[in-house]
Amino acid sequence: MTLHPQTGVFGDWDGSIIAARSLQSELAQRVSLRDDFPEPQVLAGFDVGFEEDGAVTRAAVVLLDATTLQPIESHIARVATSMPYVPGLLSFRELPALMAALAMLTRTPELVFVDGQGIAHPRRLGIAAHFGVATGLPAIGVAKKVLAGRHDEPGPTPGDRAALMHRGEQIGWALRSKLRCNPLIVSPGHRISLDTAVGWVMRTLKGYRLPEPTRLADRIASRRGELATSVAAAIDKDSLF
DNA sequence: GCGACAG
DNA sequence: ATCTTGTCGC
Repeated sequence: MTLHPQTGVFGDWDGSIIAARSLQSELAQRVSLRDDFPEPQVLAGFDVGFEEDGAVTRAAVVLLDATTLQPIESHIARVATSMPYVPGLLSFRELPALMAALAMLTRTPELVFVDGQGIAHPRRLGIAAHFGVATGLPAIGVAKKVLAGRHDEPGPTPGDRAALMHRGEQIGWALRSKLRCNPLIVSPGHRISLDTAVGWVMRTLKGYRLPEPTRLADRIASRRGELATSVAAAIDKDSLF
């Protein structure tokens, strides 16, 4: 079994869930929950999907203006899938594609949103936290379901939230982002605090359940990439959004 | 032991 | 995640 030292991703996984879990615990120690990033100029949203019956992992990334939330550019990366889906080990399966998508950007975002958990994970290393540690970028995890922990039902009004608790500590927030919609599970990925993370999700909502970074990445990802990819798609973005 | 289990 | 139309409720 080989391991990529910088990202903590297995080059070829030997199927050892035990080894993967202990590696997560080690990487989790590098996660910072301190707010230490400048006022963002550009944000990025990432989403992962699969093609060819799971043989190909597809990552979509959208770069957007932090003030207007308008998309600037988008890309889709495809890599061969190297691991099966195992609850709790999601990042090892999806990280390679996320890294490939990040490499396609023409500029680096100051804050990234990833579809999935940040520290709201059994060992505090959901995909947003793993991605944050692997890239060093400030990251927020926005998931549609709970993986670890429990929470009370948040109030019905957008903005209402309830703490997500696990083993005596708060690991995230169940946030009502839209009326009559199930709450989002928001947790810090890296270099951001619990409160600042929800604050950014609130600040990037545009009337939909998902915040713009994640919502736009979801959109181009579900188009199966027929239209999008590379800079050409970014220039032609009016036909996409 | 039983149930839960991001995407 | 993915296969997929209509349909119920705001």
